Amino acid sequence: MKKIKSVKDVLKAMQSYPAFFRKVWKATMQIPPGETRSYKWVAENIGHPRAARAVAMALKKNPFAPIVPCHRVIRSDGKIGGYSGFGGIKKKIYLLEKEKEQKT
DNA sequence: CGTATGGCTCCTC
DNA sequence: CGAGGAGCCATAC
Repeated sequence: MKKIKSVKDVLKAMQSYPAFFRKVWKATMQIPPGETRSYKWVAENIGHPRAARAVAMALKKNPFAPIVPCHRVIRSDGKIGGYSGFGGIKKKIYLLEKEKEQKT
């Protein structure tokens, strides 16, 4: 297992992943603070408006948690979707909600 | 190459 | 408006 120390490590790790993944992560990183985007949003941004599920795959494999705010990416329903983690995502969502209210 | 999996989205009832 | 079923896409084995 490799521990991510900085964005540079992320970029290096990206080299071991398909181009599609990198596009997904890049699009996800483009999401501004306090804002949320749907998988479809990312899918369209990378040029695959129908690959929302594939996008989810990339985010799931995403070893760059704080670099690629997968928690900032939600479903069209406005919900997280499922997240396979223990619940740490909830904390992230909480902070996200706070940011949203702050920037009002 | 074919099958299985997944943090989805859309359409129809 | 709410619930359910089918479809689409890419990765990993």
